[in-house]
Amino acid sequence: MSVSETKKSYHHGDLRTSLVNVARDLIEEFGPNGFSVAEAARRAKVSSAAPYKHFSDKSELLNAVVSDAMDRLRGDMLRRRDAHPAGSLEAITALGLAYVDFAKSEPSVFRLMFGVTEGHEDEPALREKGEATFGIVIETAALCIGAAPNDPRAVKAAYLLWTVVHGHSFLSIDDKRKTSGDELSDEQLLLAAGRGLLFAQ
Amino acid sequence: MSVSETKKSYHHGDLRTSLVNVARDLIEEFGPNGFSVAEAARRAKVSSAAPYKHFSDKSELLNAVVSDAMDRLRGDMLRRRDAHPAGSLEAITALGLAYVDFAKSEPSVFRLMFGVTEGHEDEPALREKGEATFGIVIETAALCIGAAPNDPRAVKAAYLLWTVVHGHSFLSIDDKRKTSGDELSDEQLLLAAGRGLLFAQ
DNA sequence: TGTACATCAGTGAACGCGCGTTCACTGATGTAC
DNA sequence: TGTACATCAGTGAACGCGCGTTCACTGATGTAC
Repeated sequence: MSVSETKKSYHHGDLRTSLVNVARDLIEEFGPNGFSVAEAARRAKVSSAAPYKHFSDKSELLNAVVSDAMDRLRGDMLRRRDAHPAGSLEAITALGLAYVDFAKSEPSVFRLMFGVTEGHEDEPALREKGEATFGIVIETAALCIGAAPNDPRAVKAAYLLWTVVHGHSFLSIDDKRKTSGDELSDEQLLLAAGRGLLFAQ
Repeated sequence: MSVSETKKSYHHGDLRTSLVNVARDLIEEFGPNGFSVAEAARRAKVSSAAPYKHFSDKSELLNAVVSDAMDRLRGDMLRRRDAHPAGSLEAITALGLAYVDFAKSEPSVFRLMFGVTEGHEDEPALREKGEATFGIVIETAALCIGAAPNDPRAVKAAYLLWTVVHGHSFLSIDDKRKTSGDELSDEQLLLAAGRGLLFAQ
């Protein structure tokens, strides 16, 4: 009998995955700080001690949520980039749009991914995932300006583009964007940034 | 006898100000979430009920910390901008450098200013302060490209610059910056961004 | 195929903790006469 | 200047709460023979 069958004959099925999903929902519902192990257990319909069979403590559960989110973000970015010609401005813009869309669709998880809650950020595994994702940006930027991936100009351009995308993501989910007073789409903004920053000396 | 005299003959002197300062220290020490009214009262050497004579609840105290921080940030920005010729690239870069320096010197307060803790962000007074600060950026960008302050090109350029500065601030305090692999100074980065974004079409 | 056993995911009760907030109070200060 | 009084910033004790985590346990499952 497969694990994902209707019958709950087994203990739970897959509590670990279930907890990660429920935790993500809670974080989106009540903010990065409105999350508790107790409430997650309640939603997963297990006792408050059950999560500790899968995670050594609260921060390990949160790390699992973040790790999963990073995987999905990286996947989205690659998928959307690859719908455009390699080396095109549209390709690198697609990376940024995936990033911004992710932030908008899971704002609290997005915050959690960036040091909002202290003490979960020094996980080497998470750091590596972040660096891998930035590597994609560098590589794509390099293709775009016809440089080698280790060319300092590519790294600089990629970093500046990342600041635009990251900053725009935060300002959007913080609802600070209306401050700008106008109605430019994300795409228009990122295309303008790409044009301005990729070919700056 | 002046209030700020050595003798503690008066009840406390200025508990309100004292609490705001102590709260800021706590936030920097333990992160935006490591803050409690009880600990603030302890540090200010008053009972745990005393803060409620000055703030109706915890979030009002936090708002006071954020409000004070916004005032200081805006002050820093104006002071440093005005050390450069009006309309120069250096002038608008100085705004960004003040912003980044603020984030680096008070990272947790900076986080608190941007929606980290839910439910304190809809204060109209805080929103107005934020908008006033962004107004300075728009005005300075407009001068820089020789446009009127309500010119959409100025607004767009100002917003894009803000995303760079804001994103770079967060990535710096999140310690994600080393990812970029190189050793550009904040000033070099912001100058490059200014050159690329102010004159983009 | 049947049985004995080891494993281990889940239970449920309990713990100690620090927190936010309230309450009746006190005593120093400022002020009206 | 002296006195009576109103004000109000602070006290200290207490509250109820939900949390993170531990513990001894149980009972379903997988596996060796």
